[in-house]
Amino acid sequence: MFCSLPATPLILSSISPSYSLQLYPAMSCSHKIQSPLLHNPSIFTNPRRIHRCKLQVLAMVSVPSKTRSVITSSALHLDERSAGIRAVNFLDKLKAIPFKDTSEILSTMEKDLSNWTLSDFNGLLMALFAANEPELAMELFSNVSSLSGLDLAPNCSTFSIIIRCCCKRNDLDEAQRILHHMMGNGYNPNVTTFTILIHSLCKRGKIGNAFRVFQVMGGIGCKPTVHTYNCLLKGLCYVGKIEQAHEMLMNLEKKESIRPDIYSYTAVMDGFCKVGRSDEAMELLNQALVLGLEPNAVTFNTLFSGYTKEGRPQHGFRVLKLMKDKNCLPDSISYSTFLNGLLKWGKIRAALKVYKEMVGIGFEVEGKMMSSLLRGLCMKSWEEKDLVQDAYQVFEKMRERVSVIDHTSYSFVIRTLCIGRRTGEAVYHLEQMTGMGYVPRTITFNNVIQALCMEGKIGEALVVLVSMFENGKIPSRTSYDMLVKEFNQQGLLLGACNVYGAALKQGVVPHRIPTKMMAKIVPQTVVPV
DNA sequence: ATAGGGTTAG
Repeated sequence: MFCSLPATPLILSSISPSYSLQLYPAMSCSHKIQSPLLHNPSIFTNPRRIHRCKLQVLAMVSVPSKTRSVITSSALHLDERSAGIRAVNFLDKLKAIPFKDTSEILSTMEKDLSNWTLSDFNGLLMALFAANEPELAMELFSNVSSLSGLDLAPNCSTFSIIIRCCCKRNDLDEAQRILHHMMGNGYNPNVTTFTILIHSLCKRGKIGNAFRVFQVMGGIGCKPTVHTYNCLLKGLCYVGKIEQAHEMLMNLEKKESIRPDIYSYTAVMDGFCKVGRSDEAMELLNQALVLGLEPNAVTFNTLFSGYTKEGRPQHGFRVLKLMKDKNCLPDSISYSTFLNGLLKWGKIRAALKVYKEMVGIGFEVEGKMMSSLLRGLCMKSWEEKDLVQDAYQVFEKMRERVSVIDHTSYSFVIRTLCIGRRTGEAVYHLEQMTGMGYVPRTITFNNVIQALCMEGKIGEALVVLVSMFENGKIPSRTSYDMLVKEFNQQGLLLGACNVYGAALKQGVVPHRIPTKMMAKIVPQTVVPV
């Protein structure tokens, strides 16, 4: 296969004709893949040959069913083009034959492939590429001529697909070699072919190489399209050459032949955003708008993430408004990027606002963000009581969504419920927690005991204390203190003594001592926990 | 109409 070629620099003349002879023996006479069968029918009697074919068939047949379903779906996706479906049928047919039956396999392949058009063949290659099987595609490409009576000349598309396969395998040198092979053998590569290669080079940060290919392209009079430039713009941004990218974009604006599109602008905007220059990105967006380009969700999403990176996620509200003004519907990425940014920087109230909007529209909020929002709301609710209700609603939403709530979320919401004096719900969720096999931390039990005591519900508080034992937790000094204090305040000296005694039995000496005092109706002091 | 370009979180 191709791997037999030595690495060659990017110079056209370095490809000698002898290389191509070795590389594509079937194509060396004419530019066609010709079947050796036509000249030498006896080839299938050669055991080594048969073995090789068999291996290849095995490789093809062993395409896992998952991959094959990808082939099917990508085939269906391509407007139900017959080529992809044919490819799948072909693979299915091969799979139905027992491996031992070599001649049957070979004749099936031959029969089936013999009436394939080049379009079918390219479709199969493309399907294999889409199914993440670049090796298989390349194997098929280099061997199909010897397996069947095919008489198909590969064309520019065929080679383009093969180049993409090389790129997918991370073998860019090979991809460049194939490009040179094309140029040296009359398969004129076109813009698409070049763009594929330039794209792959840029994506890997090989910007210098990309520009060299770009020059080769110009050298043979092949005019770049906006696609080509967009790849280069992305590549420049990727390696941090934002100024150069910006300059290139501005120069494109002056060109007659090329109209930069919204992708061009998005690419450079993203470049600015990635290095903390979101305002300049915003400026570019305005420029694009003036030019009459229609920004899409991706264009705006890059700004959401840019402002997040810079630590000013609230600017997202402007972006969101602009989006709506320009009739661009925010997608789930817009919202989750924005929400994520606000949460990351602790802008809880803003996050709540965005969360509510998302829920209102019907967007799913990811579990991680729900927990993060809940946590933020709970912590803030300890100072700003109006958030208790919101925190609890988020929690309820989480319970609707997933069956298993994490330990931390329970702890946070229980504390918040205690602070909001919703002791009934606090006790309920504490029970839920233990029922699920979680062991709440001592502080969580104490939160509930304290809240119950504050409401004078001494009996229930005692039940919680007992449940600590049931869950294998040793109550802390604070746990006992709160109860002794409340018994004292309610004038229940006996109860106070009982708790005190129980504490001593556990080896804990409470600060509070059972004291005879006047019963108090409304408790006013709070024991810090 | 066989082949080519874009975004996010941990």
